Amino acid sequence: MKIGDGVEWAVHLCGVLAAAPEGRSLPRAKLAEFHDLPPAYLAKHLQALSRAGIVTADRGVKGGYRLGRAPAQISLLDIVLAIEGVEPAFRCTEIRKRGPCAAGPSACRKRCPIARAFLEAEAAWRQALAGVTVAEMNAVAAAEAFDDNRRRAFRAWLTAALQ
Amino acid sequence: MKIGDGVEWAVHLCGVLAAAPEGRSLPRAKLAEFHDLPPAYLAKHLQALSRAGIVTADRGVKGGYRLGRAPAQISLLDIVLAIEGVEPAFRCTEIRKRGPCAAGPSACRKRCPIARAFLEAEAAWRQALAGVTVAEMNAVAAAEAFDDNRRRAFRAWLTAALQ
DNA sequence: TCATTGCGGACAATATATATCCGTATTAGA
DNA sequence: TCTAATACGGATATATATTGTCCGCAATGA
Ligand code: FES
Ligand code: FES
Repeated sequence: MKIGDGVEWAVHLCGVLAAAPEGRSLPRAKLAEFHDLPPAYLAKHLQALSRAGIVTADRGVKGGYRLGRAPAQISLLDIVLAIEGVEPAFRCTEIRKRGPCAAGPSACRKRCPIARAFLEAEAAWRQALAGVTVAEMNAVAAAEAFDDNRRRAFRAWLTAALQ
Repeated sequence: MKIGDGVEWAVHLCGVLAAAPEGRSLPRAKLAEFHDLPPAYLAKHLQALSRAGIVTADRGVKGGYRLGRAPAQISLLDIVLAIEGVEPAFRCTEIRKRGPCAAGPSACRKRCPIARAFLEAEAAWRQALAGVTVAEMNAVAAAEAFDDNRRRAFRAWLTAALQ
């Protein structure tokens, strides 16, 4: 049970995009450079975010990516579902219906209690992630991990990346 | 982000073992037969349960597997951690430390807030699974999915499987 | 002594994740 | 109108993880 690296990439990059001026977009190459990521593969994840409406992609010269809505309206769950897909991690294969003591149709009128328990646990996981936004992550990071020097460095990079 | 089939297998089979008389063990072949699972591969998962102390393995003639402790003392979380491993699903690769605006040591004194949020969500997931036991699953299944016929069929199979 | 069973390592097959490349469409600006 | 920059989507390649089998060994009861 593992979560792909793309999720970590996407959340961090949404934080970067949230710091860009309203309406301005950052090209894929700049986003990849910021965290030293493979540009070609990053493109796949950005496309997934784009399909989910989390980012908006602008094509052509001066194109790139910008957030599709306010950072306070983008939760970590939104990003996870966009990158990893919406299917639950636990997949019931209905093994209760197989073997010498298989559950017949009448025994299967309700979903298997084991599957129910796992889906409930996953709902708790999703709820926790739904309660955290990109805006909050940026606020915490700004308070904990940015001194004046780093703040200056970041603004300089951002200005250059916007051309 | 997917959970392997072995978890579903293991939880269901712990339910079967919980129905066996105290101290009696069921061999791998019988357990595989019950849900029509590949015996050789199931053995791997049973070994993992054994290493975790969830089941006890008896070797030799009349050997097999039995629960290592009372069904009410075995949670779904115990089984998941035994089968899937104890590492969290979210793995932070510390990408904040890379690239042109990398976080230095002073900025990394606290764990990245994004990683914290994911680990907290995972803690909620684990807590939900820790609150459900094999005994409870069996009680619910007995009430919802076993009529007299199926109960009889199960006891017959169990008797035969115990030789 | 023998048949039965679990253990653990080696190995193979398959699926998924990671990564790259290229042709096409789109756009800003010269 | 032309050009360079950019995202898109499909095809492809590689790496890793999952799923699955097999076999020699140790343990056990009859
Ligand atoms: S049959 Fe799938 S979890 Fe019970
Ligand atoms: S650096 Fe890994 S989650 Fe932020």
